[in-house]
Amino acid sequence: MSASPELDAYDRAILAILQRDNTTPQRVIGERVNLSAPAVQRRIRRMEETGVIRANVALVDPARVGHPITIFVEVEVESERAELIDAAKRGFAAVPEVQQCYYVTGEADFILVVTVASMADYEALTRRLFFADNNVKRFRTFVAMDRVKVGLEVSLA
Amino acid sequence: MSASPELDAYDRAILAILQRDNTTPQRVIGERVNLSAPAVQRRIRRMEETGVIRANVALVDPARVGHPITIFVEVEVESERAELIDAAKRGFAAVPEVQQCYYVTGEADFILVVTVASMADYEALTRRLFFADNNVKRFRTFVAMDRVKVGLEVSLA
DNA sequence: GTTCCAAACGAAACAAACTTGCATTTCAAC
DNA sequence: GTTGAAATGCAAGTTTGTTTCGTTTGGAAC
Repeated sequence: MSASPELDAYDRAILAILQRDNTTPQRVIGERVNLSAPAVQRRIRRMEETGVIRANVALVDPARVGHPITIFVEVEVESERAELIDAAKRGFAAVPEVQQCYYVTGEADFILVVTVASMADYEALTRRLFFADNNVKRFRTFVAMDRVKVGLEVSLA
Repeated sequence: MSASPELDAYDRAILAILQRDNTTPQRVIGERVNLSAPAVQRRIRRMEETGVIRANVALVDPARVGHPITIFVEVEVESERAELIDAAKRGFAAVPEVQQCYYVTGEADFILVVTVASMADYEALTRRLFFADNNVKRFRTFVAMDRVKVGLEVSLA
C-alpha cells in the first residue's frame, strides 16, 4: 500500500480512462493504450493494491435522491489544540450529510461540503454541528446555485 | 433522462452499495437486497439511463499522481452580468487542475477545488486564472492540510 | 370479488468479460 | 554476449453480465 513503483505512461493512460468510466472493458482499454487485456488487468490490480486507485464507485446525482441542496461551510474554531481538532475531524466525518471535509489554512479552519434535502434540514444540522459545539467560534455558509463542475478527477497531464 | 419514476427501497439499497464499490457483482448485490441478479441489473441500467447514476469512475489518489496539494479558492467577481458569469463558468470548468467548481451565494461568487503539484504551480495558475481576468475582483486561498473526508457519496438515509 | 393489463420478477441459456498459467520478450546490469 | 527479473501476449478456464421467456405481482376498472 506504500511503495511507489513509479507510474509509467501506460498506467497514466489507463487511469485517465478509468477516472471517467471504470466500466470500460479491459479489452477496449488495451486497444486504446496498445496493451493486451491481461496486461491492463495486471496494471489495474497493482494500482488498486498500492492505493493509487482508492475506490471504484458510482456517482449519484444528489438531487435525484432527495438532496437537491449543496452547501459549503467555512468553520472557524476557538482552540486549535490537537485533541480538539481531532475530535472535530471525527465529528464532521461521521455525519452522512457531510460529503467532504478538509482541514485548511487561511481564514478558516475547516471547509465542509454538505448535501441536504432542504434549508430547514441544513438549519437543523448547523444546530447539531456548530451551535452545540463549544469549540466552534463561527461559520459561514455558501449555498451552491450551480454545480458547474463536480467530480474527483485528477489531472494527469 | 428526465422522468423520475420514484426510487423504491430496492433502488436505494442498490445505490448504497454501488456508491461504495461499483465492482460488487450483481449476484452479491442481489443476495444482500433480496433480488435476483437480473432484477438488480435492470434497476441499475434504468438508474443509469434516467441519470440517477451519473457515472461510474475510479477514484485516484491525487498525491500518487503528482498532485499532492489540494486548495480551495473563493472567487469574487466584479460584475454578475449573466454573460460574464457564464464565461467564468466555462473558463473555470475547462481547467484540468480545477477539480470542482460551484457558483454560490454568500460572500463569494465561486468556490473552486484545485489540485496542483506545487505551490509554484498554484501561483502560476492564479496568474492565468485570476489576475489575467478583469472580472475577478478578489480571491481567497485555503490550502488543505488534511483531507479529512473526500468523496461524492450522498446520504440515502 | 373478478378481470385485465402493465410492470417486474426469477430460472436458465447465452454472451461477454475477467483471470490464470505458461512460454516468450524486453531490458538493464554485468 | 549472458543473465535474471519483470512484463508481455496467447490461450484456456472461470466468473460475471445479459437476454429470453414464462410466471407472478399489484392495481384499476368493472
